[in-house]
Amino acid sequence: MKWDTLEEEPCSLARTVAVIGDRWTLLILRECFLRVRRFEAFQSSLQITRHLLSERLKKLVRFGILRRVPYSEAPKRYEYILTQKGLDLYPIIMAMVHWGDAHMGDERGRPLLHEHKSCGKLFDPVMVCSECGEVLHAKQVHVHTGPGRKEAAG
Amino acid sequence: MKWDTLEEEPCSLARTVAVIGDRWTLLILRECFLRVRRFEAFQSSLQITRHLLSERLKKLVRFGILRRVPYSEAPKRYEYILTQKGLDLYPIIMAMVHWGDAHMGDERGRPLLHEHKSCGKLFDPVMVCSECGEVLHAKQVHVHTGPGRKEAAG
DNA sequence: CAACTTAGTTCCTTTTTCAGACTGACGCCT
DNA sequence: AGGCGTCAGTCTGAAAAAGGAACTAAGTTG
Repeated sequence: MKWDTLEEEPCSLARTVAVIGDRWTLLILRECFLRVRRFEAFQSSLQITRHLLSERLKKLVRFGILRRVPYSEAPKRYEYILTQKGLDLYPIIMAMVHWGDAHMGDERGRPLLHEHKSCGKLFDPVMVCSECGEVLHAKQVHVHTGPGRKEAAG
Repeated sequence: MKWDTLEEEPCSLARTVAVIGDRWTLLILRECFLRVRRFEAFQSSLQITRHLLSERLKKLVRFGILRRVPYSEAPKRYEYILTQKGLDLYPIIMAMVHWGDAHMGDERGRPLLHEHKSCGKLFDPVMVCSECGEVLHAKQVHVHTGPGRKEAAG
């Protein structure tokens, strides 16, 4: 398996992994959802090398997850804003945060708490079936080969 | 930021990323959820180098996501089975698959279709609020500093 | 006994990442 | 006008990780 063709694999997970499947990208996205937008802000809060940050931001822009928007003309300066495609990554990020809360916590409790503005309560994200609304469990799901893959290779 | 201390960061996303935040690990987990259990099976379906596969499996066992279970005594052979902690990664994997379906698809349609055994229908995973059951959107969530972090650093 | 299977390990090359200095365009102060 | 600071990067050489392929080990099959 080659990393540069991963996004063409007949597997939606592989395609997603091709875009956001590395440590820095996921941490950069965390910052995006915490409303960080500028190069220096990402760099100082993540302590990522400037080189890698530059690379990763370019990649996220290339894939349409971030938009590079000028916020100053005089010295040309840009900030990075989540597109709708980027905002749609929210369930992934929240699922990861939730798993970390549940399984990687320490005695001090959660680092962050999430409040749902609609209902005003602190919540956990729950994944449900779009059809019946029940909570999803791996064992309750059966996988079928879809049209995007000729052969059933798993 | 150092990778070997990432799991101690006061951030649940960083802790999760420390465990599953690389390409191979995510692809290995995909195979696990497709009921792949054995070294050779992972290796041949992923085309990962044996060295890396060995490393990643050890790491997943170390973090309690997989269990290494003997399935043959005579030549000692082991298979790798998801623990409950591992099964709990399902929402992350499904969220990634769903995003790939929605945003990285091609003209041929989805590679895989998922059927919910409980209701018998093909479904998409949806993330909802544990308290009110509404679909979650990034903009409807307010983040508070929790007890696991002294300072509000984002 | 030779060939095959399974689950790794070892060795060497190539690619990525890291840490930090450097660039360039401007803005502000005196 | 000169010097300092800010922002958004680029460049460079060293260190770490990944890739590729052969090798080991224990047992099974023909």
